[in-house]
Amino acid sequence: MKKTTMADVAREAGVSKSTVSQYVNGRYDYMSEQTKQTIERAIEALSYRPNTLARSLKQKQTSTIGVIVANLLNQFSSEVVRVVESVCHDEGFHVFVCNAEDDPAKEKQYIEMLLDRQVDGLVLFPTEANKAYYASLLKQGYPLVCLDRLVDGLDAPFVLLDHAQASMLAVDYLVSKGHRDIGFIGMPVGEVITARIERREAFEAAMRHRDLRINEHWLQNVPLDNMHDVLEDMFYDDGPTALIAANDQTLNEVLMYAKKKKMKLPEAFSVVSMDHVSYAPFFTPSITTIAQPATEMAECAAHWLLQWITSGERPSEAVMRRFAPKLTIRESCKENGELGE
Amino acid sequence: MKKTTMADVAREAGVSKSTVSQYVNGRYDYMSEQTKQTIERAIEALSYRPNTLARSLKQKQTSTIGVIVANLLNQFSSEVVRVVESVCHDEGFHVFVCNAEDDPAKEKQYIEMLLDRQVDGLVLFPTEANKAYYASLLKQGYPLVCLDRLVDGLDAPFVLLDHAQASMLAVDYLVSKGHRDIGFIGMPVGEVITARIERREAFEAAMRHRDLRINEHWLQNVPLDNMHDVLEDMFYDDGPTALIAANDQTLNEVLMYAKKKKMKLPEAFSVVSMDHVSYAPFFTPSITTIAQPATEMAECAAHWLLQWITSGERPSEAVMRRFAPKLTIRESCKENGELGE
DNA sequence: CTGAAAGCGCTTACAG
DNA sequence: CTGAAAGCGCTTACAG
Repeated sequence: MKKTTMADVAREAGVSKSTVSQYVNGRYDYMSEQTKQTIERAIEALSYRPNTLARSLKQKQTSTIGVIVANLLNQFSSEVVRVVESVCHDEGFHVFVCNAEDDPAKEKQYIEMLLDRQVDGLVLFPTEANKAYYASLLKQGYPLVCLDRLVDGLDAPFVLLDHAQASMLAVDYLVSKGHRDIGFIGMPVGEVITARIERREAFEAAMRHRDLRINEHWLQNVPLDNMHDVLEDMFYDDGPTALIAANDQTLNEVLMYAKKKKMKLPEAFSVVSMDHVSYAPFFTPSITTIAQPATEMAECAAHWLLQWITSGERPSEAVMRRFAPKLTIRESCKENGELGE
Repeated sequence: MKKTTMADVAREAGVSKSTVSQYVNGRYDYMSEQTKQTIERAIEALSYRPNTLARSLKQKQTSTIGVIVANLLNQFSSEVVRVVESVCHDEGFHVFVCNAEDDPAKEKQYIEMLLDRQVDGLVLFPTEANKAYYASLLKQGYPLVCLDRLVDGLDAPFVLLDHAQASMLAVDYLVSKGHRDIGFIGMPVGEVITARIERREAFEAAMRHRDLRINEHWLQNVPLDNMHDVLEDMFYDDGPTALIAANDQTLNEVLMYAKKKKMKLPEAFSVVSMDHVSYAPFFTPSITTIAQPATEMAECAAHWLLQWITSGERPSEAVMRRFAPKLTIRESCKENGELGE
């Protein structure tokens, strides 16, 4: 069954393709009522729908963007996909999703494939390894916005959490509850995943600022699979009185560990999560979180990109924006009894 | 900065476009080593990349599919996106994600937009409202596979959970623990969301089969926002001794309710969840779940679709496949003391 | 072994 | 107010 094309409509209506095209694109200004109606009827009769591909080829724009996230198993990534898609849909754009799985090579491959498909722009979780590539795209004026991670020296728009402030908030809060022996656990920093590095380094800075000793043993960035063992070590004899979990997946591992070891929280140790998790409010104990405003961040990224695409130039505000983390105090941190005074 | 095109490469290499095209598409058979090399060099020099759009227009296939999920806030939907994308990527396909938000009108609009973009096929969570539309696509031989929900009388490939068995498993398990007063709570069945209907009806059937009384009060399909109130009613005076939560979002509401009311589980009531949730193993109590094999189901759907597209005909096995739910017993159901003998 | 030509389904100046 | 023509960047018989 051949698809009906604009030529078919033209024939049916007894006008030229040009005229049909005008009609379809709402360029009515100089069209007789008569012509409009015959075309309208022909379109109906043949249930014609324009081929977007052909139009895109001619117009050199596809109303399509790509979003390449770090890891769809992550809450944050999947929220980004949801929100970016939603914003795009409202503006008549479609989105290709790509899951780079924290692999720079895969990410680069995705970008190339997307460019081959002539996507109008990209939102991505940048990796240090592809810095030069991003730079070359940017230099050509290609619309591109980065999420979650800073790449040093890259002149791209960045939508970021204020990771430093997030760590600071966590440490300060724990200190205020009388903790001094504070641990930090997260996923590997890979080839410079700045979000993770920033959180870690800010943790160290915050500890130093408070004159607290950093126990290297309690400061770990390891793969999910190893977390159990690392925690086992950490709590072998004393262990920290409070632990900061650097993201949602890490938190899961920490809670799993505590459950297995029958360590009751927050008595055994206090926990702060650096991402929101759905169960935070109704877990026992409910989990104190430092959430990033994922929805707003994704909206910001999407809007910057779409504005850039439609206006043809990079929005002046699209440089770097740091979003404030939000501390929600719940039950997972107890007052530390050893608090001397 | 104009993009370099195949014509540019041809000029640079001093051959015709046809020859470049042959080269790019690996039709080397009759090409001199000499020619290959000049073309190779020209491509390098100009860093040429083929425009997929133009190719697609000519070839009438885009290596692109669309996936339209019910609701990206749902664990199952987001897993489907992840897995379908992954399978497609391995086969050189790209995927447009669309979030229908349980809205048939929005879903239909998405389908039309995707077809306008000439996607080669679709995987979707069908809705009764669009049955006729699906049927017309199918009649034209358009590749389409349905996930999660059955649409009665539609001759499409369906990848489904055995919802009936899932409810059965839940009831039987609870009965084996001595429960007789069993409640069931889920989200609205909307305009015939068969997954939800099947789960509900199978619950009723299982209860009847066991000669248990169904308390209408304890059998509820309501929006998330109303669940708190409904639970309040349900447990106002007696209430069921066990409750089945029909999906992950529902479970969250149930656990939230229990927490707010300081009802300790499973003493206050037992809970079975009809979806896996990340925190099931380490919640207190850990949650007994009846999980659907989301990953395998999504893989099945993706493979059926891709096979259909690439072979040009609907795979013979692509009719209906019911996946078995998996019961994982944890701590959230207690032995019911009132067990008479 | 390689090239000229037609065509995929549109859009867009430009005539008239 | 409407149409003929060229062109977007490819591919694909078909010649030679």
